[in-house]
Amino acid sequence: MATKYSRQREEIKAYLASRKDHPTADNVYMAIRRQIPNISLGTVYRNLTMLVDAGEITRLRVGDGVDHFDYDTSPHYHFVCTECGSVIDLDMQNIDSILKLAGAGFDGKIAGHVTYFYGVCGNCCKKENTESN
Amino acid sequence: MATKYSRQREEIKAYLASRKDHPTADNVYMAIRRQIPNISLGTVYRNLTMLVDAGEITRLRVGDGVDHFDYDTSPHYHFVCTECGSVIDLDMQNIDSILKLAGAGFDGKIAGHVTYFYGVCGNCCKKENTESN
DNA sequence: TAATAAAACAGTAATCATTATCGTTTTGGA
DNA sequence: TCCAAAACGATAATGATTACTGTTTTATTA
Repeated sequence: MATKYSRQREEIKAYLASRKDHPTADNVYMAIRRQIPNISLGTVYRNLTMLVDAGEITRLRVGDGVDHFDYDTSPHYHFVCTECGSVIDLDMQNIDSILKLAGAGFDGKIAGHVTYFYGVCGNCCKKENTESN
Repeated sequence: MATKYSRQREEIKAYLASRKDHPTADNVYMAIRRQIPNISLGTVYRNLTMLVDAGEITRLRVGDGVDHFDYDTSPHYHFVCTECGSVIDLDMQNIDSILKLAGAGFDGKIAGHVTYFYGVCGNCCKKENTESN
């Protein structure tokens, strides 16, 4: 039952805490291998899932087929660039008011919502302007 | 280049048109096999992707790791039951106004948003009440 | 109607992210 | 120090999806 210390898990947490892009399991694996060269990818997945279950990190699914992880568990929204795939935090007020809209005339219980935005990020916008033919 | 007729694709379209739950590729495969017993799963995937690219159907990603498909391409929102996994259409006004909120103070171009709701559907609510200990 | 090239097919192999298994190592309390 | 539980590394398995390949279908043209 009790969770025991693991250096691997601490490194994973520290790495996620240091990033505000939203790394995938493979990103984490590649990064942690600099500190712990023989860490296993399975260990990364297991610890990421443990941390999600413990509420210490959040799992992000933004439709690109790969899970991203976020050390910031406070409710906030994300933007996904359709050009480069980067996932960026948005500074935006919460819109839980849409739960009421969604629940009107629905016969189940609505507990929450998932929202993310997509488009072209600032960097990719710049590139497009520079690459003018 | 030109798209040629295929009975398989027509059956897939007709099946999707007949459903308002949101079938997965495997759901479609199982259903079409009643009409075309030796249809290949690859054919189902290939045609679903063609139809999505042609704008005739929509691909839905609701975080359960499986793509769902929707014959209704008009903008609308979905509810996902955390108990039974069913995906249900919501009759809810559009909330594209949130794009303005998201774009304020963001240096890229926001093109759209993905939103879905989760909770317990009407059927599962009923079951929970019936299964009282 | 026959010839033909492009498109689509069925069957199967490959890919990719993720999870499960298993024998070994680490942790932490007695 | 002893020991059971937890975690590990390595690897196999899974499940959804895509890619490949030789065959069949479609649709155009002679």
